Amino acid sequence: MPDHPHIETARQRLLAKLASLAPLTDEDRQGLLSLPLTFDSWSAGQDIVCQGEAPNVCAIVVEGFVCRFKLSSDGAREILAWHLPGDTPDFQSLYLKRLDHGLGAVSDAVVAFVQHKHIGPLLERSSAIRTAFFKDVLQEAAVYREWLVNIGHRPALQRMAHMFCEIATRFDHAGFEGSPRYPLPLLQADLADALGLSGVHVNRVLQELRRMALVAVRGRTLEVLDRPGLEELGGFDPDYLRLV
Amino acid sequence: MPDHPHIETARQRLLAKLASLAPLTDEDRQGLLSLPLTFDSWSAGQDIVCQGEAPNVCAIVVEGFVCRFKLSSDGAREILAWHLPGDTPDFQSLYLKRLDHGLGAVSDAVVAFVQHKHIGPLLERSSAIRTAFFKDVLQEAAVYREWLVNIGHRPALQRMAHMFCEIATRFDHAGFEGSPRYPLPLLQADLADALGLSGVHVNRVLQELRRMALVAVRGRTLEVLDRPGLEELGGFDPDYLRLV
DNA sequence: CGATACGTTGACGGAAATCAACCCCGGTGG
DNA sequence: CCACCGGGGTTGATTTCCGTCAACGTATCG
Repeated sequence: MPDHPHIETARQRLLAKLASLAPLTDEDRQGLLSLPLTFDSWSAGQDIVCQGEAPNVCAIVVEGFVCRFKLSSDGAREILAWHLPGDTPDFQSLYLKRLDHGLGAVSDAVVAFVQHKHIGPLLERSSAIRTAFFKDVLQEAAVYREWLVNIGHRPALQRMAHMFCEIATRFDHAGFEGSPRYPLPLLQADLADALGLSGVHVNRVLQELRRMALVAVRGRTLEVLDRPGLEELGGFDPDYLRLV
Repeated sequence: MPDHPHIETARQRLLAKLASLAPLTDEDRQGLLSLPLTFDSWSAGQDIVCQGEAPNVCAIVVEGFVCRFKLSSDGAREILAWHLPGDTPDFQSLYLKRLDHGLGAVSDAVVAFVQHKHIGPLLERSSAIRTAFFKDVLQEAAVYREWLVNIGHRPALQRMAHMFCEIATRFDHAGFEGSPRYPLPLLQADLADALGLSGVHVNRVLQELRRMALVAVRGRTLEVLDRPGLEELGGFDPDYLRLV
């Protein structure tokens, strides 16, 4: 089979992610670059990995918006995290017997997979890669903590402001610096599931944020009109995104 | 200085926790048992570790109820997790530059500490201990995910039912099997901070649960009168507590 | 052109926050 | 011994936020 068009992107993204978490040796890089990858494309709304499965691969988001979600007993979907291109949402699956959550494509998305059996040896050999994996998982836990504060304590307007700040900041870190316009290829219903609000209320809060001249969400983009104002409103402190 | 009265308890708890996560060799056990521990006692309401600190120790809960919390910008306290005796809430601090959260004594508590510098060499030598640490962190992340569902999606009555189920189940796993009465040495205000509710509302919901003959919370104990009913109401599925 | 999916708007109701008393009980000190 | 105090729990009245329901608008697509 011919190489997937995204294969170079995927390798570079994996390398960049891990290198940002721990200093890699040349041998580490070599090992990572030679990992066999498979690819899949998903259209918006599809499940990439299902809740309850016994995982045997790790995912790397190459293109598009991916979410981690959990289905509650009454069938509702709670979105637990966003995963942007370059994220590796799945290192934890190495040690999970079965998944308590799923990964879903929020927009059309391209995802690469590495089999667990190829990662194990790498981890045994390299303490830097072990450290990077550990930190990646810790970083995600820090985001969960902040979301708990956000959903547990803040009213809808501030809650949404905070979420937009997080998305903007994460894109900034990923190289979108300078631009106040970010991709936001998701439905109001997705936002609702992530914020613990109803779809109708998301709509109204979105209008209020617009009326306050803080953001403009239209089409598939988020335009931040007043970043300081938005951060102030959301009580946003970006520290939790740069913890490790 | 003479040995602390709890030193044996603390060592055994640490060993038991790690052994439950990965098979330890004799050498692993030896190394863990010879870790230098220090101890501190805290009275209810005190902060054990403060948000913003650069950590250099890991904590082991020996006696009492400990919580992980985060202070939001408006000064409110969101409780993110409970830590019962035997929990090791702090392995993650090994890799965090600074803490995004604090640890607080909810009841009077005894906590043991291990210095990071003593843990590093152990981790380098033993892959089982590395695995156990990793799994401990993953397990905690799974609890965050469930709390996000709980706070994001469930109304107050079900939310509190779910939390009581979690506490009961975790005590069961820790050896309280058979007893429907569990220690619950916390204030209604603590419950409120953990559930994202007001103190007043916690009080009313507590009465409703009692009226429904599901639980009786009095003094410092939680008596579960109807465990199946409580789990049904809370939509509780204990899987997330036994994921690794 | 209708069908469908998504967004928008208004009316209404209910869950939970807030505010403010008040109670209960254990501790403390005169 | 009793008075006082303070922390925590309880209760009621009121308000606010947000969910639900239902209708309608609008864009895209086959």
